[in-house]
Formats: sequence, C-alpha cells, structure tokens
Amino acid sequence: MIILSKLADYGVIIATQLATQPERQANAATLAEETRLPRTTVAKLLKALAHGGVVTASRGASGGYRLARPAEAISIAEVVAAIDGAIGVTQCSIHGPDCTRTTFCSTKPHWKRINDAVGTALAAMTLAEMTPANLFAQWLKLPPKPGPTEGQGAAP
Amino acid sequence: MIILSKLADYGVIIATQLATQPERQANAATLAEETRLPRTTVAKLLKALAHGGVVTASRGASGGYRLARPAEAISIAEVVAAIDGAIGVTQCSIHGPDCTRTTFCSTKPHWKRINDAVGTALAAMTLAEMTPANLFAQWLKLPPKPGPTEGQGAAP
DNA sequence: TTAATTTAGGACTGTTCCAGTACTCAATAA
DNA sequence: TTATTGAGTACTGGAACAGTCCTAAATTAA
Ligand code: SF4
Ligand code: SF4
Repeated sequence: MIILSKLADYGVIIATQLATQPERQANAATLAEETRLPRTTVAKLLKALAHGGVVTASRGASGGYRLARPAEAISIAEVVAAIDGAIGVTQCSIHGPDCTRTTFCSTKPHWKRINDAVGTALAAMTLAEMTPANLFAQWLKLPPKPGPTEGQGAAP
Repeated sequence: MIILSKLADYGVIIATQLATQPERQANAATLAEETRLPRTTVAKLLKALAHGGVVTASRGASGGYRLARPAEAISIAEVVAAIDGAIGVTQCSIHGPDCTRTTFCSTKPHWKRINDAVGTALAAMTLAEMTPANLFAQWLKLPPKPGPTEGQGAAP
C-alpha cells in the first residue's frame, strides 16, 4: 500500500531541485534533465505546483519557475496536496458527507486523530529539509528542527 | 487524495465491530448485517484479515470469526496492512530497489522520517480505541492512552 | 514588427488497479 | 450423512493513474 502517487513523488523531487538553488529561475526542460524525469511529465507537474501556489512561473523567453516562498516555509504536505489534492485518511475526512455511511458509521469520529497525526507528519517536513545539503545534519545527528519538534503524541 | 482504500476502511469497521464483543463468534453474514456492508465484500475482507492474523476463523456449522488477540493489542496499522499490504509513503519504502531511480534519487533518504511518522500514527491507535464505547473517553478529554489495559475502569 | 521561447490549459489514450461478485473445494458440527 | 461455514481462486466493469500531445497566450529578443 503505497500512499503517495508516482506523480506526487516526482513533484517533491522537482520542488526539492528548485530548493537547492532558490534564486535561480529554471525552465521545465532544464529541470527535467536535472531530475532525469520525462520532460512532458515535469511540465505537467510544474503547472500543478504553480496552480497550488508552491512555485511561481514566468512566461516567455528566458522564463521559468522558482519557489514561491523560501524552502523553509514550504511543507511536503503542500507539495503533495498541489498534485494529489487534499490529504485525508478516509473519504469522510475530505469530501465530508459524500460517503453514504456517514450518518451511522461508528468508526468515523475516531479517524480524526489518525488523520491529524498523518497530516502533521507531512506538514512538519519542509522542502529545505529534503535537500541533499540537509542530509549532513542527519548524519551528524543534529536535532532535525530547532523549533517545535518531537510531535509524536497528538495533544489537541 | 484519500490514503486508505475503501476496502481497508471497511476492514477497520468490521474489525471494530468484532472488538465490541470480543468473546462472541460471528459469521460473515451476521457481521455484514451489523455493519450494513455487502455480504460478499465482508466475506472477502474477513478472509484477508484472517490471512493477516488479525482474526481467527472457525469453519463449519456455527463457525465464524473472532479477534485473534485482545482489541487493545491490535493496531489499526495491522488491520490496514492485512488488506492493503505493507504501508509505505513511497515505492522505495516498501519494494526497495524496485524503483529505477533508487540509485540517484536525492529525496529517497529523507522519506524515511515521514514514513516512520505516518507508520507511527497508524500503529499508535488500537482497535479498542476505535469502538464506540471509547468515544466517552474523548468526550471527557481523558488522556487517550493511560496504559495497555487500564481503560476499563469507569472514569469519574 | 516579427520571430522565438516558454508557460497555461485542455484533451486524449493506454494501462493499471480497485471494488465487487461468483464459483468450487475443504472443514466442521449436528 | 448433510447442512453450514470459511478458504481459495477466478472473473469482470469501471474508475483513476500515468504519460503524451496540441493550441493559445504571454514575454523577450532581434
Ligand atoms: S463515514 Fe465511515 S465508511 Fe464513510 S469514509 Fe468515513 S469512516 Fe469510511
Ligand atoms: S527512489 Fe526516489 S523516485 Fe523512487 S520511490 Fe524512492 S523517493 Fe520515489
């Protein structure tokens, strides 16, 4: 059971690539080469990322994409949501009363806790932490985030 | 982007139904009526749950299913894995070097953290906590998990 | 102005996998 | 024996995914 779709996975790769050189403006073809992904697929994903507000686009000659915000301020959850849509564990977590069982389903109220925990897991990791440079921090066993961390126990 | 498949969702519902009366042995048809799910689908799911070690089956007349262990010792992750297979965020999290990009993928090493966090979220919730009876604890804002088996006593 | 570049926005297609059903075989109790 | 119940497998329709392609619009350079 793989949670992320291939495209969402690739989307994170592309966004991470942009995060390595935040100032540069790269076009779709260049990013495709650097990430070794199909050009057409990269173009499609960048459109979705732009639509989701993760990257900003400039059209025309010498145009391209760059991150809409600093990499530290973009979470993996945002990138994934821009491609695969809102993240939720069950159908009722996203589309509300779309599921016909919503009126009498006994497990429905309990899913919220799991839903929040999963969402937190994806929202806690930023693009900056996905870059290769950040790998050093993990090798050195530095604390992953100096700010609010250790969010294992859900405490709403 | 819905994480759980419908069948996994239904599997948790069925397992939770069994958890409400752990001593009883119920057959597939009865569980289907109680959960208001299609009989054939329930039968299919119970087979998968039995295969995954979540429930034990007794064949023959007056046969049926019951939980393989106390509800407090069965996590949601187990139930989901019994139906949808091993849980992982990316392809490389489960099938290892199946993805052709595994040798040069820059994001691969970072997914582990997210993968663990998601797995923990699903492993932390037990079937006992999914039962309707446990809903009282949340209404009273009691600590979600006082201990492995301490939840039975009535809360003041 | 003209031409080249680059993204925006759909439309399209083949494939895979999900969800549900049906059938036969094996085991058990009355 | 015989009715009951799960085990195992096979099958099908349909939805969603993954990938490609085309035309229009915006921007820059000549
Ligand atoms: S209402 Fe129940 S069956 Fe429907 S999506 Fe929510 S948990 Fe699943
Ligand atoms: S190796 Fe990279 S592209 Fe392949 S599944 Fe892992 S993260 Fe995704």
